[in-house]
Amino acid sequence: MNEKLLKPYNPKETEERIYKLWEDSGFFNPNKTLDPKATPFTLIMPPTNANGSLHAGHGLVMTIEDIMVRYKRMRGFKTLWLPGLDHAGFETQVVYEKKLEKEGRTRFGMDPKELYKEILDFTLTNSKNIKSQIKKMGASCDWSREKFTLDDDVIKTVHQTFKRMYNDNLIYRGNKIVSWCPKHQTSFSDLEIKDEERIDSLYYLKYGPFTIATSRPETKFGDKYVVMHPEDARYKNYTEGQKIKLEWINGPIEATVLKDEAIDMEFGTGVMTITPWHDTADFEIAERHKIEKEQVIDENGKLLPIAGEFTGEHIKKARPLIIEKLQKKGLVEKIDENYKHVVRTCYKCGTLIEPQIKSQWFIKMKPLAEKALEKINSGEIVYIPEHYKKITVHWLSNIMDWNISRQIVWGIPIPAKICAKCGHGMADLGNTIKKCDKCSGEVIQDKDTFDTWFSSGQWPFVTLGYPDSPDFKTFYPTDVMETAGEIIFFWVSRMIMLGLYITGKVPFKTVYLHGLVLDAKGLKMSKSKGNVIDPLVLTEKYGTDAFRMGMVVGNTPGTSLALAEDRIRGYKNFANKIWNVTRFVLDNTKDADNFDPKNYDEEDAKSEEELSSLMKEITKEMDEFKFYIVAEKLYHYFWHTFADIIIERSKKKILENKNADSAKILIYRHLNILLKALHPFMPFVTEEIWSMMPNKNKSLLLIATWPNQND
RNA sequence: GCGCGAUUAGCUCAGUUGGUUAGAGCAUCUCAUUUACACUGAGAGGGUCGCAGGUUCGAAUCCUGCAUCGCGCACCA
Repeated sequence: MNEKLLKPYNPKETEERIYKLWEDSGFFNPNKTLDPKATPFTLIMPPTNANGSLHAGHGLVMTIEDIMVRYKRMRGFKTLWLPGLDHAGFETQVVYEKKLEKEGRTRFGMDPKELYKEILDFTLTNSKNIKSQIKKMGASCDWSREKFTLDDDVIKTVHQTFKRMYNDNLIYRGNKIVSWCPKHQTSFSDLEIKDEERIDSLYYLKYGPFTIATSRPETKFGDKYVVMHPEDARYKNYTEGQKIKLEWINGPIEATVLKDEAIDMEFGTGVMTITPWHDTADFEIAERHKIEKEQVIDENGKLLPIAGEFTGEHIKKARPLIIEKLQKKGLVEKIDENYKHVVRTCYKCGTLIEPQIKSQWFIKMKPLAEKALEKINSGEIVYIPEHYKKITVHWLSNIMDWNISRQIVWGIPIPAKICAKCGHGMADLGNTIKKCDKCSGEVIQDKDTFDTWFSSGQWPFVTLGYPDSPDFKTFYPTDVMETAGEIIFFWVSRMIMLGLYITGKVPFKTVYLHGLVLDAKGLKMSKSKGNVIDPLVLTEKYGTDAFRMGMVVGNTPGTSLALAEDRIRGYKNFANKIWNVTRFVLDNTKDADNFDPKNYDEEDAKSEEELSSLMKEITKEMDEFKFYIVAEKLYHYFWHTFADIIIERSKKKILENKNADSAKILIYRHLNILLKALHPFMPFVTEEIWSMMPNKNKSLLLIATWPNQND
């Protein structure tokens, strides 16, 4: 017997060696498959952000996906799990900006090329680290096909997609109101915004004969239009277009009356003035009435010359000064200091979003969403858990155009020229456009980069080498997309739309969404709370197999998981239990090879049958993605039936030499089958034990056949 | 406001199409100690399944309403 078995199982000594064994075997690559004609199974790994190290959420991803992949490989599929890394545009830039801040530097004023190079170096350094961490998790992915979102071929395909959508009129350059973060100096899509409830003051101001209510007096300098509902009886004497002279913040102005149905007669006085440059609703009213729009606040959150004496003042400081002035002029009727409302903030830094009118690239989402809805509603894409389908359908049915321009350097450059004269935008892949095709004006290169989700939204077909690669033909559409429920809109839904648009096929057949990993108390992990759990600390302490079991047992899809160290400790004991059982079994079955299971005594025959029906049961559950229950059943059966009952029973038979052969072959076969079944969950300890088994065929457990039938 | 979840043992959660006495892990308590394994074994306690109705021979499960918590979306100045 192997001497290692005499000591407790030692993951540290085992894991690296085993991983190397697998990697060197070449079986992570589906090209080396036992049956080249086997049905493919494809899973694309969500590209890991290359701006830090693995967190607990990644631990969950690697665990669940590796379980799927190992299972399919053992079932004989030509299995591809394609790993990738994400430059993660804005996310990474934010991380890097914080690093700069610590060094007393800032991105503003830096040479963009220099900044880009620095972030690239930073990312490449992190990539190495992250890759080795993914390997520590036991991920059996095909490293030979690894992709990075800034690889040349990825950029090329993304550029072609841009051009194609531009030609198809699905991408346009528009002067529209966008969400602008004054701290990060970039615009966002509607998804990068976080709503936050706040209590502020609501100011009731005298505006000529009217009283208007506002929570943002600092925007009101340019308000020259006063709007009311056309059916509001209180204001029936005022007519559309009527001019009214009145005294305002910085002196007398002439206001114009507008009537618009967007006005809520119930709110405040039923009258408001509009600031089209800095408010979405006001912008729409202005568009409808075709009136001019004027910028009041600049990109840094400071007031422009329209504010007169307040010019250059930051809006935060200006507000009380403006109110003070208005009070002196007798224009403040009252202040409600308990006004509860929702403001929009930057999801990263919490800074108040300042809506601004900007010229940006937008994707028309409606036509794309309609096609996606068709496929989702017809069941071509299955959602696990199912309720995510409803959420997706709801979002797709109310979709807004997607702003894909970002004013940051870290990303894929937008291949486009902008006319300096008329602002017209043109897609330009080969850098060939020299003059505006509308007004013949001078053109300049667009300096913006793509929203990172525009490129990762193309991930399934980009990674497989669309359109000509053999891989694309073999492995697309992929089978499963496994990712966090959090990014269902950001990523999953956009992949469906872009995948359908470019390839005409759904990018994946099943969407499996996992929940958040929370700390032991069920709180969201965050650096500020100091409750972040590093998965690598846990694997170091308890072994990767134990960590993986802790991640998967009882963790139903879509539900968040409270990660308690106790759980993982329990599975460390389990790994050792398997180890010790092996010691007993191998010690007692040296001469049992020739016994025929047909000659079992009655109770052993029953046990054999019980195990085989358990295998049928869990095979079905594996196919239904119910890993949480399979892991638990295997744990329970191994420990409390195999070890506690069957082995205890066998001791007596072997010792007293009564039906000893029956007992020996039963425990040997049990161990054999259970090692295979446990392999997807606990790959290291099972592979290590497998190598000690006196099997005739000494191939790796990695490619052993799943024991679903009579094995 | 609209939508989506959740509510089951002290804690974290399972519970498949309605069907015996509602399960697991951890925690707690009692007992065991020459053995594969103390990283152990045997056993125990602990739940009016959020509340109120309804459907049914039968409901944790299906329907309606309510409450609490969480999330998403849209918004009113």
